[in-house]
Amino acid sequence: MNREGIILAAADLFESKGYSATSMRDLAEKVGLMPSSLYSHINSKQEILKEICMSCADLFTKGMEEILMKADDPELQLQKLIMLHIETAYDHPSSIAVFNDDWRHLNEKDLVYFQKMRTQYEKNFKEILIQGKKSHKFSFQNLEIVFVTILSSFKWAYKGVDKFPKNLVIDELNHFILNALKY
Amino acid sequence: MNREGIILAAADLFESKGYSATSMRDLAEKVGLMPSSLYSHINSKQEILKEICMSCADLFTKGMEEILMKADDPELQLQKLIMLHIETAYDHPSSIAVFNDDWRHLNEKDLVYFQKMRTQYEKNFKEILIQGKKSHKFSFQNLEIVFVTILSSFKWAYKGVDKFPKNLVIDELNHFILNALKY
DNA sequence: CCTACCGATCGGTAGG
DNA sequence: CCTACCGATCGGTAGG
Repeated sequence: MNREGIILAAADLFESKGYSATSMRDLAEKVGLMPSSLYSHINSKQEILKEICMSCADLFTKGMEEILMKADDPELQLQKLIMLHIETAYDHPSSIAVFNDDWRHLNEKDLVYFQKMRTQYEKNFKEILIQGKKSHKFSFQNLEIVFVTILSSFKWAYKGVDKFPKNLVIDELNHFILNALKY
Repeated sequence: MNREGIILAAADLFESKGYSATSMRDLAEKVGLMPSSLYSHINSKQEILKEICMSCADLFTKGMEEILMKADDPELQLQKLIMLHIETAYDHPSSIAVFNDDWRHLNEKDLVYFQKMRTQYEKNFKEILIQGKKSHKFSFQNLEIVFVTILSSFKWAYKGVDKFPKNLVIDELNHFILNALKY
């Protein structure tokens, strides 16, 4: 058993029981070690949570950077954002579940950094919506409401892994959201 | 301090720290009692969670029944569902937060009942989408995906209480979702 | 509603 | 990676 396997097993447990309700003894049992042996691989329960949340935050941050690098129009950029969210959820469903629901259990220092990354991501996302409105590609009244609605509508995606083909979800969401923003 | 006040205080704490990370000592401090005194009003921590989750489930179930009683067309029914979700979130934001995120910590028996209610609610919701598609009011490919996307898009609403006027949210969501389903 | 207390479980350490 | 163990905290009870 290695560090990577322990963190993946932890993400599985955190997804199904939540961070706080998962004990290090649960995790030890799942990976076939004595509880104390976990600490040869990781320093604390907190550290596992941090690693899961930060690796997801990185994926979104890097995905956003790639999207912003090309000078596409806002419609194509939004399509790429939808793809980013669905593909990330399908590639790492348990980690995304933890990233969605358990980030608030990060310790104070990590929480500040996490929220800084998220704020930057959201700023970039909203800017795309603003550009789409300016160029009359998107229509909406309140930017903040439309933004949180779109983000919220992605959050179930990790649950779809065993139910819906990835491309079907991407197609349906592309149709749904681009239509929602149409004039 | 009465039972009702204790449950509302618990909902507040569960919203901000989660059910598992909230201790009965946290709750006692918040309502100004010794921890053991809570048990004059409630029987267990589980019971509080059950009361919060079930009262929300009731609100949605009863709201759905009222909507189905009138023979409106699917478009108006969907508008009323949007209103039901936003108004319920605005009337009981903490309870809805717990209902959204902590229902999985219900004990086994309550969980079965809870999921039965939810399944029935979802069946009714999906039937409205199906009728809308049949009568060519709504357009979509995959019912399940569009359904979970719409439901998911409501889940942030309780966070909007101190940010957006209720009617603004309802209007924006009506526009967004009805547009998303247009031909 | 309080004082006093219980057994169970928690995250984590010492030492090999 | 294990055995043995720690202090802290958990939900909850007894008795008044």
